[in-house]
Amino acid sequence: MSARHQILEAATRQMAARGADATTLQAIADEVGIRKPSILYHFESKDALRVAVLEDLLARWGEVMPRLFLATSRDGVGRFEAVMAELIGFFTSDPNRARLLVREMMDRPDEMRAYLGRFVQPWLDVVAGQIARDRDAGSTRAEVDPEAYVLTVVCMTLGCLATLEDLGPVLGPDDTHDTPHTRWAAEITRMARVSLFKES
Amino acid sequence: MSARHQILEAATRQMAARGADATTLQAIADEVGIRKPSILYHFESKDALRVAVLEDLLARWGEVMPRLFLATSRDGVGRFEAVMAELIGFFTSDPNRARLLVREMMDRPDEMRAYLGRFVQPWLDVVAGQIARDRDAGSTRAEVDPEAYVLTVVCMTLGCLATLEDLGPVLGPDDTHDTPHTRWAAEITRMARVSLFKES
DNA sequence: CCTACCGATCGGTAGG
DNA sequence: CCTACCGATCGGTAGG
Repeated sequence: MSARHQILEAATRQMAARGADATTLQAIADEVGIRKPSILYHFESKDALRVAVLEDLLARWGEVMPRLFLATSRDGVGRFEAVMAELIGFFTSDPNRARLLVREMMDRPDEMRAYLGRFVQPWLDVVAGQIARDRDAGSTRAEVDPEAYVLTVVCMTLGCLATLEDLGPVLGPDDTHDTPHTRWAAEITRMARVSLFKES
Repeated sequence: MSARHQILEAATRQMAARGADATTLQAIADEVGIRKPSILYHFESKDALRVAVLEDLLARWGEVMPRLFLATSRDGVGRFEAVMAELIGFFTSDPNRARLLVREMMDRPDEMRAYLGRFVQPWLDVVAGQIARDRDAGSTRAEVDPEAYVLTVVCMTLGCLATLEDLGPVLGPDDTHDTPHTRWAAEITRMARVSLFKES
């Protein structure tokens, strides 16, 4: 594995865990097993490294989006379940992803707004547009605010996976689910589903 | 206003905005109009100041909880609306509150777990217990996982208000609501309500 | 990719 | 509540 890639991986983990500002080049160098200035041979500056980490994450999100579009061919409920599974799967496959995005949204809102405009806005428009059509056709609830709904669901997923990760033990014992993770996923999906569709 | 209080107020605002670790004593001193070492006359250390900020916030949450208990005297839907209004009101009355809590949950999960156990767990148990009774009595949905539901709703509220604050402009134009704030609040409340109660 | 080093800034202390 | 100052650590540079 290339040194550049090792640096990127270590930086991703540490920046997600402690935040980009609190992550030091020294700590990344220690993890990779090189000296601090060597990082700046691969990346122009610490900020350039942070941007690389962020764009790497958003690029993977860009890979997932096409799969979400494909799901458009199914019926309403099937499409919903596919999109939700994809959304939750993306963030549970690496818990650091949610934390990193939440941190960056709070630390650099202007920069993140620009990124979200490029990577998330198009997808948001498609999904919200579909919901609006379904709503006008009568298959989803009339009171739904499509844009606010989609953003709330994304935000709910992000927020829960970023913080409730370490908050799982607060939950009482549970027999039905294997991990706190699947228990959250089940409840989030249920809430999103029920609040979108009319009662069958 | 006492100097101590001025320091606490400035620290709260800055720690919520940039995070406790990224907030410097110098910046707080500048805002208050004193010299940096003078802060350490009022607070033993930077960490003691951070703890004071956090406990101040949680104490205010402790003031709100009794009002939530009082709401228990109403019927199901009335009680729900009262609790949701209180929850959202608490965090929208000062947007920094949500950001501060989310940051601390990510930065110091162990410490926050202890605080949540003291301040939020009792309230969680009461609300989840009431939902479980309502569910067994047939007035709320059978599929609801009371504990996961309550935590998800709190987390959804926190996450949305902490990050979507700066994300409001991503939403398209809207005629019904005055501010993006009320639009989020309306959609969050709707999702929480619909996913809890059976269809009337 | 390394050693050696820089100015800036951090939280905190001494002493008044 | 101040001035003066400390050791540690930060991101980054020079030069090889």
